[in-house]
Formats: sequence, structure tokens, C-alpha cells
Amino acid sequence: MHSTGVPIEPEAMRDVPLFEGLDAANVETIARGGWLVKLNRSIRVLSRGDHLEGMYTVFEGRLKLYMLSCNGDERVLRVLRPGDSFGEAIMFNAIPSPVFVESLSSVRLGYFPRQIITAALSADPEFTAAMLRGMSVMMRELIQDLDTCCLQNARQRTMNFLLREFDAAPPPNIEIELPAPKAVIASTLNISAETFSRELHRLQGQGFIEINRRTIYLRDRKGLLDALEDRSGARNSQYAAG
Amino acid sequence: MHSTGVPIEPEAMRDVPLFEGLDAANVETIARGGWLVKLNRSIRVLSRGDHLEGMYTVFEGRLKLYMLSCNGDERVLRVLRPGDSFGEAIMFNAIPSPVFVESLSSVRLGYFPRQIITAALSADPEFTAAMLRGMSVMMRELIQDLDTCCLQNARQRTMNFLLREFDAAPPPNIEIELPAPKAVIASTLNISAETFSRELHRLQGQGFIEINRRTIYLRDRKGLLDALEDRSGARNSQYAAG
DNA sequence: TGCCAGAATTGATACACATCAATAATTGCA
DNA sequence: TGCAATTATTGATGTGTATCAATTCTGGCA
Repeated sequence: MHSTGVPIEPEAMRDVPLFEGLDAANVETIARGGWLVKLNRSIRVLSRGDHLEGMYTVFEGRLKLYMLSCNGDERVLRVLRPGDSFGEAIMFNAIPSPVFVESLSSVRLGYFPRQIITAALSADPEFTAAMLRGMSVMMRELIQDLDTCCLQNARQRTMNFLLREFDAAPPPNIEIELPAPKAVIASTLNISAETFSRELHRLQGQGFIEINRRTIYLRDRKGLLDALEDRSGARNSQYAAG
Repeated sequence: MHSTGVPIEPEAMRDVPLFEGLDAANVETIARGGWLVKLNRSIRVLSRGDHLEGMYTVFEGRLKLYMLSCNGDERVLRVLRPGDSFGEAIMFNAIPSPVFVESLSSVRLGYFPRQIITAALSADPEFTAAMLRGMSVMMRELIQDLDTCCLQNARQRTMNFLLREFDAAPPPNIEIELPAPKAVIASTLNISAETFSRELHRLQGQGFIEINRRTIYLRDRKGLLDALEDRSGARNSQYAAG
């Protein structure tokens, strides 16, 4: 069964945190057990209700992981980028997927059947540790999402998002390229595209950032941080730069 | 270091899913490596920013796992009950805790230092599998929470909560006792106590449930399900039984 | 039995954000 | 080069739910 499909070159595995710290032999065993999946843009990899007998890692491209409300509203939970993985929770737990995953660009994915993963887990404690760390990171991010989505208003969520993106950007951390259309980002932050646009332009009006299409420049990091921290201002200063 | 504190009787471990399926010897090793923690009501076990060199399981009592917004608003993520565990993500990932945990009643907890857990993981693939399953369940619940909190309105969240509680109740699944004060439940659903009260009473007015203090009886399961599913009604029928 | 503190209910009001609608900018493609 | 399609902006309006405030209910305890 798992000899189907294009084999994975072990070098591709290097940039996936899950496989970091494993010795070459183990990496190769895992690589040989999985296969490469290439997809075009707008292809659905995973649907709500699907069962999965393995897990995926992203080698190249971007995907969105999202939910649909019963009215058909889409809520993007996360934009998956190279190095990310998905499907573990479904695989380990043998439950139907609660989420959808769809490619935002052409992508290259690695697919690894369950038995390959469980074999690697019992063969290598280092891999077990990496897997548990990876899932811990995801849990932390989910909690962060809940925090962001429930305890902060649209402005704070926007600022928070920007600061995190700038922190993750290559030095000097003053320029980011949005990883997806603004509407997708807005959905990630659980706000409407319109509100997201308004908030971004307000921040620009306040001199904190500068917007150029999908590129955003950081102009006043301290100002942004202060605006985020400031409790009193959170409610009052909202029309300061209207 | 881990000889501090009251030892754990292995029988207590039986009702914790994490330890299910392990053979008696392994359970005993883990039990001997951990210790029992007894706490009164309203004691904070874990604070935001804390580092944790181990993880907890709940043997008896209830705790709330919550976040605080910068304005001091409390958002309860989950009411922890016997069999639940917490702290894994922080422990595996060596990050400061993003959440607070506080007892809602007097509680008995098991505390297990990291090295006990990692030793058990490499000794027993079954334990690894159980641990991964446990974390998968938590991730699924978090995603469910995000779903609940972002894609549904207050009424749907309330109905959803009730249906899940009734499903988890002992047969004939028509009576539940709220596991915490209504204000705490409301916080879990990310709605105000006032709104929660209003929604419960609306559902009572519609004949779906009956409220008696902290006990709730299911009167019309089908009606409740229909009301939850019904898209059009979600907006229009809201004053049907005003 | 009656008082008290916390919990729950109920009504009036405010507001953050969604939604709708119109326009503008940008990209891709013929 | 221009047209269509997508993406983004901006303004006007509506609404779900929080918040504030005032009772009312409940269980514990003297």
C-alpha cells in the first residue's frame, strides 16, 4: 500500500521540525514509508468527517485549515506553511476530521501512513519527544487562538497579529508579506474583511505601520506595543486618528 | 526530589484514561514516581507564566482552567473533572503556562515529574500511544471550542452545551447537574451570565428543557436538535416563544 | 425563624462589529 | 491595451450581546 506514489527525497524532510534531531537512518526509514503529494491551487486535501490513516507535512506551498459553520461561513483557523504538519490528531485518535484543509497555492506535501509513524515512535524516543513537542506547540497555539478570539477586540487582534508576524519575519523585522489574501487573514482573526481593512488603515493613520498592497512595514513598534497594552485607551482612543 | 509528598495508591490511577491499558507493573512505577496533592477549594494550582516540571491528573474534585484578559476578565476554557489531566503541553514544550488552573472544590491530584513520564514513554509504546491520544483529544476539544466560540451564536452555543452534557449524562440522559455555577458555565461558552440565563429560560419557554436550580431536565430532545440545526430559524424564530 | 451573602434573573441601554452596498484598485488574461 | 475577475476600501445601517442596574431567589447559619 505505501509503495504507491512518488518517493520522498530525505533532504526535503530536513526543514520539518518534526524530523529534526533524528539520525539520518531513521529519517530515511520514515521517508521511504511515506510518499510525496503534489497538488495545484484550491484543492481540498481534507474534509470535515474524513478519516485519515496517516498524517501530512508541508514541504512547499501554503494551505488553509478551516471550519465551516452550518450557514456555510468559513473560519480559517490557520494558514499552514512549509514545516507545518496536520492530521496527527485525527490519525492518533481515529476520529473524523473536524476541519477542512485546502491548498492556497500549488503545494508539495509528505504523507506518512500511521504504521510508519507508530513504528518510528517505538523505535526512537527522540521522535516521540519531537512528536509530543509538536502537538504541545499546536495546543499552545490553539489556546492562544482562543485567547485572541475571545478576550481581545478587533483592534487588539489585529495588532497582535502584526506584532507576531513582524517577530517571525527575517531581521530587521520591519517588513512582512501577508501569507494570504486579507480576507483569509481576517478570517483567521475572526473578524470581517471590512473590519480588518479599517483597523489596518487606522494603524496606518496613527503612524504605526505603512501598508502597500500585501506588504506591511513597521514604522513604530513601540507605539504599536503601547497601543496594545493600554487598557484605558483600548476603549477611549478609538477615534483618536479617525 | 520526587520522594516528597504523599504516595499515590495505584488504584487511584485506574480511572484516568491516560493510564488505561498499561500493565500493572508500569502503572505502579509511574505511581511511585509521582505523588498525591490535596487542595482545598479556590486554590490556584497553576498561573500564567509558570513553568512546570511535570504534569497533573485529576483523581477527585473539579478545577477550572482559565485565561485572564488584560482587563482582568476571566474566560474559563474548561472545567476539569476526575480523569482529566493538565500541564502536559507546558511540560513537553518547556514554555511558560498560558493559562491558570484553580480548584472549584477540594481536590485530589496526581503530580508526575517529567522524567517519570519520559521514562514511561520510552519503556512502553502503549503509554506513548495513550499520551498521544490524550493530546489529540485535547486538540480536538480546543478546535471544537474555537468552532463553538466563533461560528455559533449564544443560543446555539447554549443548545450545543446542553446536548453534549445530556449525552454525557448517565442513562436515560434526561437529567444533568451543572458542574459549576452558571456564571462559570457561561464563561466556558464565552457568553455573559445574563445572556446564558436568558437563553436557558427561552429554551424552557419553548418546552425543550426544564430548569430547577442547577439541575436541568431534557423535555424535548428532538425539538432542541431541530432548533440547533435549523439555519433559517436561527435568526427568525428567536422571539417565537418570547 | 429570620437574616444575610452569593447566585440567578430580568429589564433598559450602549456599542463593537457584521452586514449590505457601492466604489476603487489590482491582477490576470485575451 | 483593455476587459473581466478578484481583492480591497469606504460609508451607512442593523443587530447580537455586553453591560449596568435592580430585584428576586436560594441555601447556610445564628
